Amino acid sequence: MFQLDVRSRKPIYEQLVDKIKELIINQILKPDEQLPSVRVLSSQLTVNPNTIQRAYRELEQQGYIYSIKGKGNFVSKINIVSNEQKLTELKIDIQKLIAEAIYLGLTKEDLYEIYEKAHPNKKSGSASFSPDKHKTQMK
Amino acid sequence: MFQLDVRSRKPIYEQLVDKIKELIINQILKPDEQLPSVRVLSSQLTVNPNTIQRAYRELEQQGYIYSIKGKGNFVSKINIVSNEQKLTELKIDIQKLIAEAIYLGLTKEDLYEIYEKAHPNKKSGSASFSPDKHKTQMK
Amino acid sequence: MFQLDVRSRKPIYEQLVDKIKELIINQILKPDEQLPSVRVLSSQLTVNPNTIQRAYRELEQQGYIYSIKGKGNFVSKINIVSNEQKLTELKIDIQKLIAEAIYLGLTKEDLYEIYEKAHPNKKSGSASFSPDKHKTQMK
Amino acid sequence: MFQLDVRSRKPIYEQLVDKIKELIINQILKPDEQLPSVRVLSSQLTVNPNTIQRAYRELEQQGYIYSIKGKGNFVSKINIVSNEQKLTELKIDIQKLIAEAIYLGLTKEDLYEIYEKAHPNKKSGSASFSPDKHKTQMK
DNA sequence: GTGGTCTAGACCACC
DNA sequence: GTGGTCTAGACCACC
Repeated sequence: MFQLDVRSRKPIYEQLVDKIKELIINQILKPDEQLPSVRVLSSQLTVNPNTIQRAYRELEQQGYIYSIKGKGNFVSKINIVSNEQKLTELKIDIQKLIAEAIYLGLTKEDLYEIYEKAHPNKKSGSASFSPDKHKTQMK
Repeated sequence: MFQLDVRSRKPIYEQLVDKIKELIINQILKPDEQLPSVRVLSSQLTVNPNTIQRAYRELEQQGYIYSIKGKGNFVSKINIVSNEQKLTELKIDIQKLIAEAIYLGLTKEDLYEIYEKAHPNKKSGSASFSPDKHKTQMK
Repeated sequence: MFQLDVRSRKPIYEQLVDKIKELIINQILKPDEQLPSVRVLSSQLTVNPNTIQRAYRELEQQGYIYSIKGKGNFVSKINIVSNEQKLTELKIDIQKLIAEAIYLGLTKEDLYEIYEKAHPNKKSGSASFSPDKHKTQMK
Repeated sequence: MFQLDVRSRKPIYEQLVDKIKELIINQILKPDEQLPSVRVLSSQLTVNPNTIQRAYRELEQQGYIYSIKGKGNFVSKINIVSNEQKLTELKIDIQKLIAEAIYLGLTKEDLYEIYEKAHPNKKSGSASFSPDKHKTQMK
């Protein structure tokens, strides 16, 4: 389970969105895997259910998860639709940050290093909702 | 002159900070160059002077500009002091974005291209306080 | 509750920052303790809410308090991050004042005495948001 | 000659006051020694004469210098009058700063070290209006 | 209810 | 003229 920082300037629902997005991107959460229910996650994180709800709604709008009434929320397969547009936007954001970082001394080597570290599955798989679950699935 | 998006979730003062920071980073605004006065920019952008004031204060606290009472606001020379810490934070942000972009299809070549474009003075000098003036002077 | 000097050269928001910082430093305000809300303090001190807001923002930027949107402002645990730099600056200021004081007759013994008095909790707990309350609770 | 920082938040006249005060305190400027005339200092520092004037007026009010019409401005002998009161005020300021520094990690040893460095004449006599003058007086 | 942003407009300090 | 502070009051986001 992941950490939330109640003191952060970033609203809790947004922190949740980012964390879950990260888990999906790093393929710790696999396509069609079920997310914890709003109630469960709410009590696990001691966060208002409305806040979880809002995070899930946001993730759905962004295409990272889909919701089936009465069943739950699930990780989307890669969403091909708006991919291109999103990537284009991301590239712009990345360029801005890199420009600022160059101004502050970033080198090409630094960037290469960052790129290497940014690859999924090479990370120490720190965050996960329920590592035990995986064992269960192996039965 | 640059555009502000009044409807954006991002506060106006923050948009201003980002835009001006960009102009400084891309060296369109040179060190010791004077920024438009609070009042002038305020009426140019039809934004309350207090909001401009706040943006300038923020930029000063971040070390991008300095203010002389009774004279005006000016672009700082690069601020070496707390650069390192800032750069470290930036690197983390960049890594996150790159990870997300890789998920959406970013290649190493894309990143190289972005890095090249991120260099100052190679950009299409889009934003400026008074672009027309420069053109006029070239006649 | 503390006094503000409206006639002072020192801006009200800065007086507020200094006073609250003092309360935190002397541990009259404890870590994670909630500060009075912007509106409450505003009406208590008959000062505009914006001015209180600004003081709180300043304290947050300096790392003395943290703010949770929709909940309130709270005293930070000690901020280890940029402590060192701040301390270095402080030392310079202290040295200047001591030099001036030596000129006016300050002795080593005086300084020792000051040092002893500067320790938290040994002070006559003068300033507090609600001193009466505490006394009442002791009955 | 000393440095002024036009970029500082501190008004120029105040910087002047502090610098000259420091020279007097450290006895680089001796009692009854004549200060440079407003005009001379004004052109030396490329600062508006009004600003110099204001600094001198301030120093006079604080008792550090005295002015003789038609002759110039001179360093006061130690001003016994308000000494005690000033020292008391200074002690309060020092105590506040020390309290803050303790909060940030200042030790007794640090303070001892600061005290040693604060002694006059042990400093590398950096600032002076006109070191040449002293040589002249030796004739 | 809580913090955060913004406007309109006044007044002060500095140069 | 320039930046800086402050008030009065509105409206939004978060919880």
